[in-house]
Amino acid sequence: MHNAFTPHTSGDLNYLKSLNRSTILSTVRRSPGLSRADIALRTGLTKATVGSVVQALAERGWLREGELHSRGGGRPGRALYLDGERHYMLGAEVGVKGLRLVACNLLGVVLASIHQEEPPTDPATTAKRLAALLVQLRQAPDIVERRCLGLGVAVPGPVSPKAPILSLAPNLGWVDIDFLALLREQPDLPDGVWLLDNEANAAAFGEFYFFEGVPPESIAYISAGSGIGCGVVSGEHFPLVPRGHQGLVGEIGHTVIQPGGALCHCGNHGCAETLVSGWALREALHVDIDASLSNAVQTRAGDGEVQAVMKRAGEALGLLMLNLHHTLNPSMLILGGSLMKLGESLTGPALAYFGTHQNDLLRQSQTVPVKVIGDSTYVAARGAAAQVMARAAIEV
Amino acid sequence: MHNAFTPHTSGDLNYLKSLNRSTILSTVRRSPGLSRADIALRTGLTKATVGSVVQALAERGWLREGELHSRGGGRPGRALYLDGERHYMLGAEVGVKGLRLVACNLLGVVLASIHQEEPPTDPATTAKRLAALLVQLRQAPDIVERRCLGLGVAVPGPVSPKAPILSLAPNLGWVDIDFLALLREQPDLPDGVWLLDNEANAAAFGEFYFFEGVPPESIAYISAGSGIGCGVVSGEHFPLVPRGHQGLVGEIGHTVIQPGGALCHCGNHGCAETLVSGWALREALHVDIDASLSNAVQTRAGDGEVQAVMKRAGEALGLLMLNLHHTLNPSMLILGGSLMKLGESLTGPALAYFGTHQNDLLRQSQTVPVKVIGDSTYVAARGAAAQVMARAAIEV
DNA sequence: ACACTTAGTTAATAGTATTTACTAACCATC
DNA sequence: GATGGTTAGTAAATACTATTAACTAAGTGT
Repeated sequence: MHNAFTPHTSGDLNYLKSLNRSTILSTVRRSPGLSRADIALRTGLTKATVGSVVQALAERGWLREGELHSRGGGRPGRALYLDGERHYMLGAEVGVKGLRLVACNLLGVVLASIHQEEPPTDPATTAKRLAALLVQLRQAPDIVERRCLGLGVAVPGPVSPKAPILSLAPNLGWVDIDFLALLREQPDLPDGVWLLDNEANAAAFGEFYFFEGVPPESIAYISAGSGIGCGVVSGEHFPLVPRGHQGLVGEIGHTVIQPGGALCHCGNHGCAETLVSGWALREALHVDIDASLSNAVQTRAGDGEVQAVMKRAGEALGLLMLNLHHTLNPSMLILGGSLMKLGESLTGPALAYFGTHQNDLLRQSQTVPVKVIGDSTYVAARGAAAQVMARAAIEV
Repeated sequence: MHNAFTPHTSGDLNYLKSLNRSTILSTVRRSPGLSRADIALRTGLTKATVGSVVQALAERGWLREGELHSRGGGRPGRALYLDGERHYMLGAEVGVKGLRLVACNLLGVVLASIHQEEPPTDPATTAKRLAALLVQLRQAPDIVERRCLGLGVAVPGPVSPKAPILSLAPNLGWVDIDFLALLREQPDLPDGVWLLDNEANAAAFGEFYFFEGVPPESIAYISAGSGIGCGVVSGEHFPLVPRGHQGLVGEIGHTVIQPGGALCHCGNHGCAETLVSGWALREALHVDIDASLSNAVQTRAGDGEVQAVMKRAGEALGLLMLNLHHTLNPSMLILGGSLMKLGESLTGPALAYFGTHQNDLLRQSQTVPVKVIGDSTYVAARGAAAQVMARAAIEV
């Protein structure tokens, strides 16, 4: 199984143990600083169970004790935190424009990263390049003495839910690539969990798993770059990413939102990607394929044509957000991807459209919060690392 | 919890037992006639565990033994089936046009049903009507001596995922109704599990749970009636229905597929419901609100205007199916709801549009199968009953 | 009649979380 | 500064789970 977490269907005692261990771990992840007693209260487990599990997790370097609580009353509890010192996870993104790698700790803090701006060529060569960068990354001083939990790789296309295989990467021209197998042929690579996932799914998972602040119930992460995809995550203790029958969940770039509209490279007319995506904007703005889109937009900011194109693209994005709201209904939307570098000119119309249209159905005053990530360079790579952690946590 | 099945987050030994019991039950449901040894092989449980669980389930009237296998080799196994004789579940649909009730057994066979074509008025009166019909239904000869597992109610609008409350039923003018509470005030009602769910979700659950033939991996059930909604189900042993933050998952009738199109009652322009829904078709064809839509379409079948309207509506439905494919990616689509009575004139263009557009993305030869349910009178009610069974199975 | 094979049950075993009783530690008050 | 009250955490005994290993049951083929 390459999923971050696939619930077992039938259970032995081992499964029960691992379930409770993961539950306790995720409780601390989502609410750092709880005491054993707090955890027992929240999870419904007994103090005794929590105590023994916490002890085991502390010995293995997953949890550490912190300061004493001071709530008055009786004996103060001992705060518990994820231990950020003894492990790390590797995450990599094979992007259309280059490779991105991170190593991060259990708290989601990036300990080291590498960003190489050079488009992938063929799968085998790319695997070789990636392997070399991984070796380099693992030599960073703060990493060498830690234990590696595994490696997650994010790729720009749908991954089969049956096996960790990249079905299609339209912008790379790759079809049915077993990228992890290619990677495994390389020397000096880490042990542990190895996972492959779609870039938007990985990003969504990471943003959900390492969310700072009150954790949302579920999120949809819209990745707007060369193409446009979307990842969905929900689940308190075991965040699940729906993938669907062929791994096409969240391929919203190819939902038709303008019947009879422009021809998409997928063969249909009026796909969302014909309105809001890297290649659609380049075409509409006559920007060269290698030139920086955001530079072009900024230098021609006063240009009426540019403003019109951006408004149209932004509203298409807002419409996608609205349709997502009525289809997957996440409790939070996150916008990421390289297109977010275009800033207000894109997000302005998108948020305006979404804001003015979203609440007509239920007539509730509450709005779905939207978070925009300006620089999402390492978001997918870190998300892949997060998936490794989630998977490793059920084994420990 | 009003969900059919909410996985526990932390587990005691009771939970483990119930998990294995449900797993075994669902294995027999999906593959009737397996032996204990077959089940052990499929689930990974040991023969001893399967044996003891099967014994308990047989004593309680959930499983029954059947014929001996004849596979040659050693001692033949004893076929196991769900026991259709000792229990029943009640399911009811509060529809825009009337009330529908079923009682069915563990195999999904409808033992008795009542269909009352009279639109609901206010919630309290409707609850009273429904309660009376339930009493009547339970007096059917094949039902009185059985044990009732509970009651599921399907309603025409989103249900809050937090509590069993109908948030909004636009076609009834109901807002935030605790229908089960109103029902509970009535006399002579059954004990057991009580559930409330959206009509499309209930229908989807039932079609998945009681699927005849090789069970699909996941399905989306599109309910096209006065409005247009959709339910999604996946999960081998514990079918899950995603509901989302506000219960809006599958509200595809309000996805915008024609920007700047006709005004929808939700306030937006170009929602799918403005193209394909009962009220949109009535309006386009100048059919009276109470008259039969299918009669009108059939009598004017040669009419060019009618054909054009139906083609446009059908293609909008096909487009919705396509967008669903790229958003939720179910392994099977099921079309139901009262609009299916319009037959080929609607489904023809829909299937044609979906068929010619669906495979361009992955370029795989496999197509997503589509099943059309012509008469879906009791589909939602039976689905609500199925949810009761799924819920009761984890308690037994 | 016999060996062979597979199905299913039984009793002993290992492992899980819980229960119950305990110790630890802090606070307020006398 | 000792004492009682309160909450946190641990330890040992207990109840319950699924597994293991050995068994019986019931067919087929020679």
